[in-house]
Amino acid sequence: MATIRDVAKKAGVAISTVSLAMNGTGPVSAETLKRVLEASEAVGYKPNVLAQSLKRGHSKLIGLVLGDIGNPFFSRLLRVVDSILSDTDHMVIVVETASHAERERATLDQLRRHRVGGILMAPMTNDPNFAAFLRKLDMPVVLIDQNVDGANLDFVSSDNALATTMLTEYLIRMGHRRIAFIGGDPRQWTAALRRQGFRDAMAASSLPVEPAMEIVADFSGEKAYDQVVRLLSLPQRPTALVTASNLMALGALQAINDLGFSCPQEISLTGVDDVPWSNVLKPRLTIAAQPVEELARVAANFLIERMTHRGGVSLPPRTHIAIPKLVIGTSCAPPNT
Amino acid sequence: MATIRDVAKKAGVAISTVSLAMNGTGPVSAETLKRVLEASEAVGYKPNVLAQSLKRGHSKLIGLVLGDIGNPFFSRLLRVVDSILSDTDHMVIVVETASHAERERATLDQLRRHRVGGILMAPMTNDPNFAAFLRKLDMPVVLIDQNVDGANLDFVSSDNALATTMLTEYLIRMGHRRIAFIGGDPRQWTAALRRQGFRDAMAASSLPVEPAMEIVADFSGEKAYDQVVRLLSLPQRPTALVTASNLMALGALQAINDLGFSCPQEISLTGVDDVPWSNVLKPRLTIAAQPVEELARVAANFLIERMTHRGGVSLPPRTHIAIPKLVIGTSCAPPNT
DNA sequence: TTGATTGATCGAACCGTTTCGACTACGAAT
DNA sequence: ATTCGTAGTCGAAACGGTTCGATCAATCAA
Repeated sequence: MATIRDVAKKAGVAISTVSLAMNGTGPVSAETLKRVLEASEAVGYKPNVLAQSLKRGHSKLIGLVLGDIGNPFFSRLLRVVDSILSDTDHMVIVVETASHAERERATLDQLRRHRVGGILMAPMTNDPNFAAFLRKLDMPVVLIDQNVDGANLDFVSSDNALATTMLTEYLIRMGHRRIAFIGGDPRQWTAALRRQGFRDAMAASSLPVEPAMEIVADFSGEKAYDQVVRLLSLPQRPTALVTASNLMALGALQAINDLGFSCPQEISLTGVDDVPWSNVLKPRLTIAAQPVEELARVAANFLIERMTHRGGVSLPPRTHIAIPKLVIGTSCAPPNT
Repeated sequence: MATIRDVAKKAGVAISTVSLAMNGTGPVSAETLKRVLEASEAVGYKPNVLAQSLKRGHSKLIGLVLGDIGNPFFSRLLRVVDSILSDTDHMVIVVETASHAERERATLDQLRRHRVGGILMAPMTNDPNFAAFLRKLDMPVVLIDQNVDGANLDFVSSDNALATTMLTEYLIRMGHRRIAFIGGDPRQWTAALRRQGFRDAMAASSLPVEPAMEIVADFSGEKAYDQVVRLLSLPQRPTALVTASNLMALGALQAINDLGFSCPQEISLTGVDDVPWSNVLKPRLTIAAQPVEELARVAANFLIERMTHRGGVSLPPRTHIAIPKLVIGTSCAPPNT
């Protein structure tokens, strides 16, 4: 691999001059510039990013820490982030923490050792210890989707409470009264808010929320499937379901199908977050879609600002909350009583 | 950020001794080891990976170059690769080339500047120039899914011809004779093989393949949708469809639905490659599933071997072809004539 | 007693850049 | 004529590690 020394020797100038010439920093005569460029071309010089980064103090890599890459929400996020950051010559290191809390800290430590320029993270844990850990990290970090109380970092998300409120109100307007909610672990930021949004909507219409109708699963599909099977076997089963994620909605739909119920005739189903190719699903799900592109864009830009502005780490944290969009499908119908 | 110097000073030993102690390379007395470890802990020392990599000549990062992160095939691949490589302390840089041929070269160049330890790639292009480019790269590279003729690199894929042959034979056994094939650009390795597998199966049963029944789209869903709409509007429309990818199958299904046909009663549908949550799709697709986990695992291990063995770059290239699995769904039925 | 071996430690060179301060020439200002 | 500013170039010092060879004391064989 040709180094800057080879170029310097070939061009008959000092190493520093090559650096000045190639980066356009510092004055270089047209003559030397030409010679350097030719020499560089001749020896096939490619700057060693490692050396550049070492000198600079940090690399032009950014870490993207996600819980579940299989979730289309996150893979779409990755795509947009990757595309935006490539414009500023950054590359993205992706790590899946598989919802393991301890892996999150280890991952962040590892990224720090790598001296990444910044971190984009959808945290899974939300406890004070982790918040302290994040604060001590002392590098540009932007949180997406899930916040960490007390971390005091940039945060980008959609209005999670509004999402379930929209769905619940939609079902109520349609005539449903026995509505069940299948949510995630309420210790998670978004899970708690989505449950709250459901409760608020029910309360606003003076509808009771029986404990049996408010179920804790996780954002994956499997657990939701089991819970919905249980739910639909109750003597007093709900007429409509609000699920807290896309994968849960799919799990619920499968449970409905497998038990021989029909959706939407017997059970109405709604969910948060888009499902790819939802249009080939039958029925098409009625969902509160998060504007993933917007979230990714804003988050990436927050991060870029923090990385480029000197002292950007200590800028006051900003928050961006996007508004979800109700997408009406064919998975809801008035209750048939 | 504490450096090795800080540790050395705190422990009262030489820099080199700290290095020896921390890495377990070279003999260190129990006494010094203890002092170094304590000092390291006290100052909060985290080795600078950039410096280590610079010295070593390459980083412990590997590049994963994919055409389309949104495709579940690739996101599953990413997940497995990420998990396997993290065991050897590697991290993964993900780049989406969005099927842009020129972006592939640029991306590879960029990864080379970053001195990544190796590259895992699902190439989109397959031409002699690109093969030459890959050969000149002179670093550990493993190709997944799509091969590049003449590149002479490790290659991991499933038997693409067998996949469509299985599907076509299945349809033929069911009684279908007018079977259409919707494939990708045959300049792509897998697309060509999948078409070949279809042709072979048809020929083996002495069934004719009319040009109108063999359609070129791309692996995305949109184009397949358009083409299927056209196909089903023909006076002599096919009774069964073999699509060459998961996204295409979904696009085809949507087209069938939108035109008011019923699947499988009027049109049978099959596809290559799994669709996540295919079990909630109605009908459930009959597909030839690629063993993604196996592909990812083998590819990652090929790469690890090449990276760890010294001179691994010049090892003779290996090939691993996995066998796809026919997964029967409810999207096929005998033709109703 | 001497020479060889070994364990523990150290200093210095090196990886490939960037960048700071110094130096030279040369035209402009005084 | 002398000073000043500046364009152009250079050498050397970083950045933060690893590693090679040297040093030195202690152990051991002859």
